[in-house]
Amino acid sequence: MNAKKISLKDIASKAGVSTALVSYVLNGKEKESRVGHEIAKKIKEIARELNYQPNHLAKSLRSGKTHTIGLVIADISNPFFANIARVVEDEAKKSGYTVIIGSSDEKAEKAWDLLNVLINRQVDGFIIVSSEHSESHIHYLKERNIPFVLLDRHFPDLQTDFVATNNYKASYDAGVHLINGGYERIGIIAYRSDMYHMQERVRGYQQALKDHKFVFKNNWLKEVRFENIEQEVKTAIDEMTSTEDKVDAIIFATYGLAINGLKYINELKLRVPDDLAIVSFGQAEVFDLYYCPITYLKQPLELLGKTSVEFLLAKLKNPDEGMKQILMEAKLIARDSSMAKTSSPVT
Amino acid sequence: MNAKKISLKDIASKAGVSTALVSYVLNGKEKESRVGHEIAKKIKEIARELNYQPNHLAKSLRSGKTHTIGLVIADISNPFFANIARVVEDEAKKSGYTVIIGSSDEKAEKAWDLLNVLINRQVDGFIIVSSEHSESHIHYLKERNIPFVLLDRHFPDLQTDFVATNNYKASYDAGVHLINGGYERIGIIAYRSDMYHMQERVRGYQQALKDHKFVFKNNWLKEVRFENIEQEVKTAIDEMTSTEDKVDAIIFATYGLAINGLKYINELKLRVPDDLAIVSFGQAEVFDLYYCPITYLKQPLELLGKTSVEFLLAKLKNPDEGMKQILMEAKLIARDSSMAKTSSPVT
DNA sequence: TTTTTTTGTTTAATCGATTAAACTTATATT
DNA sequence: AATATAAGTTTAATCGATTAAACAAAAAAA
Repeated sequence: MNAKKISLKDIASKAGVSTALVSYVLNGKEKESRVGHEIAKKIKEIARELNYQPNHLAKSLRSGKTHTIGLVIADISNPFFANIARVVEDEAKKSGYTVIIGSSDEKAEKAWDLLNVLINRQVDGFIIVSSEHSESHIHYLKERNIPFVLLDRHFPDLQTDFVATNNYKASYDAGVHLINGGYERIGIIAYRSDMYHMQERVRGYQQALKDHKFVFKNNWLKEVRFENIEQEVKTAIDEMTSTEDKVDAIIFATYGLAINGLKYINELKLRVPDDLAIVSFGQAEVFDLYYCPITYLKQPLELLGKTSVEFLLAKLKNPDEGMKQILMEAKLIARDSSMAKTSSPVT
Repeated sequence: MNAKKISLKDIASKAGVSTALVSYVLNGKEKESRVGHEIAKKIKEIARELNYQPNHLAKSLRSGKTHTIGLVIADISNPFFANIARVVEDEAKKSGYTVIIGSSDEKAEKAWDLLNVLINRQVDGFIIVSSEHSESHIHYLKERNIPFVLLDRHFPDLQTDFVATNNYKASYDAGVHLINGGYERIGIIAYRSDMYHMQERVRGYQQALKDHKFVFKNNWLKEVRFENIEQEVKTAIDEMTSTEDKVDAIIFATYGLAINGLKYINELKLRVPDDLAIVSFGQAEVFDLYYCPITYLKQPLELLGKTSVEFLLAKLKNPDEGMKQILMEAKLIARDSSMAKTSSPVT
């Protein structure tokens, strides 16, 4: 009944040879180790017959390689990360790697715990979506010589491999797109964060205004705290839409901000895009299905995920591999939520 | 620079004792093994000093326990599964377990591959969202005595632990809700599948009609193939809305079906709920943000996930634990998409 | 025929942690 | 003083696979 695990030893004794031979044969080293032709065949047969499955733990203990990579993200229940995770999983599997995913909730402390759990589990390397204040983690990994690739976010002052989006450019494009559509009082809602990717999103937006001779008003930039997103997004929108400078367009710097913002905009019965035009980072079904489909900045998820795996595996194969950094372009997908004002010139 | 791994042996030699003592002390067995008080203290100190982290592989190889569980789902990029995964991850972590997630894409073959990869990685047990035609997997796990719990879906003819939703009841509720709202020609779009959970969703709907003396028309039940969902949902809706029996309400049996359906309904410029009322299984931001918020059957995600982990861990602790099966209730969240017809009695 | 080379196979150490059993001392009992 | 018990520590086997090194037997070269 209880078909227990088959080990090399079982095969060896059944074939009447030592475990060494079995190991050689089953690892395709019969040539180098000149195993007898007959006996090799027999071993293979028995292995198949008993449905032998090698014990990864033993293999890993010996080799020091687990063929496992740790993927640290903010939250697997966020569609952006869920999609990335899926790509990473598939890509890793192609090379025989298994992925262990952990959610940090954007908290450095959780991320640190995760990192340590996974290090103890002997993952071969990491793909990390960093959270704020986690520079020390990076230093630690470097010191310990643990291979890793930063994904989606990076620290400009740290020398690391990374695969990310050109957020400055994306945000700049969003700004220009709205300006070209005739919008004149464009605001942005971002997270209050020191993270570079967030700063870049704000900077791109501001540069777009500046390049088009728009005077940026402080009231147009709202930075909300992740921990209190729902309330603060509401306040932000209230403030942006109530003064005499009230905005006619908002850029949401993340998917989560957009969801909260749109809900509140619905509550306020503001019409998109007539009362308020919208452009958002992220991508999800909800942007398609909103009554007025939402213009968004589509990040190359697939490519981001694939490339990060590729970089990491290259590094695992050859630890002396040079540093690799890539910024990819997001694509602005124009929809009705940022439709050009009819009274304005369109480009 | 390259701070290499600290092992028991390193501590032992630094303390001038054997590894046995170190192991005893670090596992809190100094009492049973009557380790000297002095030496115990010294060992602990050195361990802390060197920041000793035990090697999980070695531990696992010896103990046969990896403290890892495999979570097999259809697709991590589907929000339903992503949310479940998050709950499972958090719950498992509380007990020191790590989760490895794999996506099967509803394909038995992929699920089988996954299962085997994870078995080779020596996971202690599985939480599985089954796909069609995977009964044999269940038999295999039982034969091999590998602990597992089925989540969200189960096979009524197989004796297994499971944690799932009462789909019959949920669907019945949806039907009754629409009937009470005055809808008279209610259709359902489901997957063409032998899976019990899907059958139950159809059955509940049909029973609701029957109990209210509605005559069920074949044209009101559409079963589409997962592989060709986009096209077939369109066809289904076309057929349901074009004949003389055309439906005035549709129940979508899954989130994915609803997304595709709503997109097409938008294309057709059908108004919800005036032209077509909607109730859907699943839950996601998009249901809130649709111009007419969608009535949905809210499954107790949190509880499903938690309970499945609980069941599995109980079984891991005590393999002779009796079989556990739970059906949980989904809750119908009524929104505008199924608003009662004004000309009809409301309940 | 003797020596060398080739071919085929086994032995044993290793990865790192655990733990039953063996082994010393020291202390208690008779 | 002789013996039993307790206290403290080490030895060595084990988990399963890998692989360098040792070994034995057969074939080739001298």
